[in-house]
Amino acid sequence: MNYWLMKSEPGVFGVDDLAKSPGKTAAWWGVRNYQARNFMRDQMLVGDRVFFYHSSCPEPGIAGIAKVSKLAYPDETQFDHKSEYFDPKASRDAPRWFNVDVTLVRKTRLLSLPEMHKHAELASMRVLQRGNRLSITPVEPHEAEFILKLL
DNA sequence: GCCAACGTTGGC
DNA sequence: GCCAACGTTGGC
Repeated sequence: MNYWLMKSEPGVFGVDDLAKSPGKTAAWWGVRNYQARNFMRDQMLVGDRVFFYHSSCPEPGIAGIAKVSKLAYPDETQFDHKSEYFDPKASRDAPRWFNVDVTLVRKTRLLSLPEMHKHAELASMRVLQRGNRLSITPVEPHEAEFILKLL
């Protein structure tokens, strides 16, 4: 089982939105970065644990735990002319963007970004590196276990 | 609103 | 294939 950190803007889709989704499950659509796509398409397995991270908001940090509940499949929004995520270079025969489904395990207290920075055990996490922008990053097992103890 | 970081685009 | 310009992310 792998651990991941996935960023979302709570103003767009936060942990509360996942909690309200049917079956507490939603597609992680809208990823338009190849590295993040490849993690979903090539490495994520059903049962993988996900730290749900709130970004671009007043209090960035981890706000919940989710799990991968469906293997990657084509992101519907790439085919939707009306979507801001529409991609004219993508087709049904040759989809370019993929998403997994995630299911909420539980909401947690907010483990804020400043708090994460205080723990040396988490210092190597990609999300804590200066200039980091990648919206999906792997989390090392020892980091994940440490985070789980804090939540 | 600022700005660092870095991915993408497009001219050559 | 190089690289400058541009756009986006995201913390502060």
